[in-house]
Amino acid sequence: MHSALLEQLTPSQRIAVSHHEGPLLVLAGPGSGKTRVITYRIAALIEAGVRPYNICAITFTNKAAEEMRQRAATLGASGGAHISTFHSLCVRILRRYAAAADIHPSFSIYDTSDQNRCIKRAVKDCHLDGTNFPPARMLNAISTLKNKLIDAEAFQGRAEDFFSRTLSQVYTRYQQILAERNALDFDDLLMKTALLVENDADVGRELSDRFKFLLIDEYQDTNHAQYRLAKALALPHGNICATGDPDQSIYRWRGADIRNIMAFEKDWPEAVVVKLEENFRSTDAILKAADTLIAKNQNRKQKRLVATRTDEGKVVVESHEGEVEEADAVARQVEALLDQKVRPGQIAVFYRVNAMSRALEEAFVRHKVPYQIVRGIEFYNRKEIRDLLAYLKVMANPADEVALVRIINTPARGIGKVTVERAQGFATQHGISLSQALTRADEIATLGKAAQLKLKAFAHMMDRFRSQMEGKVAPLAEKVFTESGLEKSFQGTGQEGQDALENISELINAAAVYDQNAEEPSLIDYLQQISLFSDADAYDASSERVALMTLHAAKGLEFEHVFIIGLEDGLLPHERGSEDDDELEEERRLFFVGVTRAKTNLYLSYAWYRTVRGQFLRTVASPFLFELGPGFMADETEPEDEQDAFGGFGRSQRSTAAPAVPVSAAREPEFAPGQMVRHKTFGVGRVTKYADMGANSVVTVRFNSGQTKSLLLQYAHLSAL
DNA sequence: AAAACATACATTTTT
DNA sequence: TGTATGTTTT
Repeated sequence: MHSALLEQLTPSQRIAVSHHEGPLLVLAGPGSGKTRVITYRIAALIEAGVRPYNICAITFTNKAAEEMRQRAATLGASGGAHISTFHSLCVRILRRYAAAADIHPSFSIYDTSDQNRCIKRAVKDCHLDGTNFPPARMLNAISTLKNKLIDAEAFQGRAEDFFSRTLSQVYTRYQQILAERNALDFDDLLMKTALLVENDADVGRELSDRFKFLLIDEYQDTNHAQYRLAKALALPHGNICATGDPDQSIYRWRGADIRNIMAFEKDWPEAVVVKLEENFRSTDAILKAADTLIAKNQNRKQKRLVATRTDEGKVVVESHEGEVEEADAVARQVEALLDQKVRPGQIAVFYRVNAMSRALEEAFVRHKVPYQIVRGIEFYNRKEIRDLLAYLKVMANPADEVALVRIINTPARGIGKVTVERAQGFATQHGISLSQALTRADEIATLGKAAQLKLKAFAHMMDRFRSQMEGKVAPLAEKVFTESGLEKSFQGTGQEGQDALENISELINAAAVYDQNAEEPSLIDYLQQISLFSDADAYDASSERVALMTLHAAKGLEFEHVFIIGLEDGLLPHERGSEDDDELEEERRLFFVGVTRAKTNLYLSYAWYRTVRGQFLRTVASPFLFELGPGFMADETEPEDEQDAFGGFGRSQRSTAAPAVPVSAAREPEFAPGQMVRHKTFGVGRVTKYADMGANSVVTVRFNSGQTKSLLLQYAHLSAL
């Protein structure tokens, strides 16, 4: 490593960069220059004589991978090193070793909605009632099993109680369905790869030889399957470098196991551990608040955040009447910043749920502030995009029945539900795929001549497309769009059709970019890559627009000015993520991640009322606001004249809540519809109905949690707000 | 078979 | 609130 480069580093960073052989754990706080350390490490390894070909760096998003490739290139460490996400790495391995993994390399990758169709089918095939065995829950359970590398076969052996045995049946059938369709879901990618590397000695050795140096970023968010895969790959040589921050683990809900990073030193006893506690990103005010906040987590390793910046910054908390006012205030503040010559690309707004972007978007349009909503997968969920992609998917993988059923009558070509079902019946009967059944449509005795002809015509069209699928993707997509009749179906349908056409041309443009960048563009590779696209991948740092994104998508980014909106109890922390302490701590970490993205100023806000799913609800300020340290919530009062006992902020705090008015003592029914009440377990809610029946009065309350309950007044112990 | 309509439903974060 | 499915009409 050039000494000039090394001199830019702190002593700890230098240790992390120059430690070459053997396990290394980098515990890096936010803003500690972790990314720089990783890229320098790659450069240092190459300079020490390691072939780039033998280096494998794993990042959390494709975007991060792309960025790391570029950064490494500027250090002269260009080309050769494999830099990608876990999922992309798995796709590559599975395609390369498809035979050993017992799959076909053209496999489709099924997303959540594809999975849903398959699990529903599986539940049905097992003659189970969808209400007792909700597809979503089954899918969730299967996902958990896959994360633990328990495949359907293994689970069959250990399913003992009734639920497990049923689940086992569904799991087995679900896997059959996927196999018939030559499809893998996200969890399969990890599980199959991990099991392959662990159990197939030849493949394991080959891959360990290939990837002699393993670097894994965001290790705190690895799940068990990723952990096992990484371990299996690194076991022969022990050259594993993991970097991460337990305080930034925010994916527990999808299987991330914080213990992976906590126990790294046990897994690799000879590991060198480097802590990066200095923060080069944020002003002291922001760091103090972040530090105070995260200290409230019980289950954590003590770590300090040491500020190196000495200039002024601020953390402000504001409250607003409703979400419209809140969004407006954000837009106005942004305008003020832009007037001070802050560049829009240096500003970001974070929120807990995607639905909150709407009010912001409207405000930004009103104020004519340039913005980007960082939401990548939404684009791929649009109907027209899914339709066109389904054509391409069927071409790449004719067994993909989910895609096939989607397009067989899109645009309408007179092939109805019954016809499809009969064709499916024929396929099952003859043990062939639906695609194959279509080419033999004239043999389907249950169908009339007209239906047979329509199916044949469709099959012919797909065959024709398939014969042209080699080479570049963009021209192919364009051709299919026109010749399938999709294009025509959108013409003359007004604004909606116009939007659809625009989206399609955006897709084709993106495909052209793929064609240009890929070494060897192919339809299969293209489809597999876009399946792994994430929200965060859509962030365009060079676009000079204010970035609007969820807190999850904000991971790994930094901005001079950060706004976090909707700091309300039930939203942040989210009610579905604060049932137990572990979940609440994760919500706190999520907030921590958001706070520590800010370099100079941090603007936090909440609204007194918020419309959630069409319901106008009274809110309660987030408890997290009180955990930032004293001073932030001092002189907050509700902006509007509020005559009830809900005046000051201090009193809305749970622990010091205003004394409740016992309901039983009230002579007059004081629970007219519209009244806000508090329930001991359900929290704050609004009365929607009141049936006055003396002692047996029933009050119906729609709680902020979204659930509506009818409660017997005398037992409910409601207090008026 | 397809469109129009109605009703139930769930409702975070995402690879 | 919106989606996603089911029902009725054309």
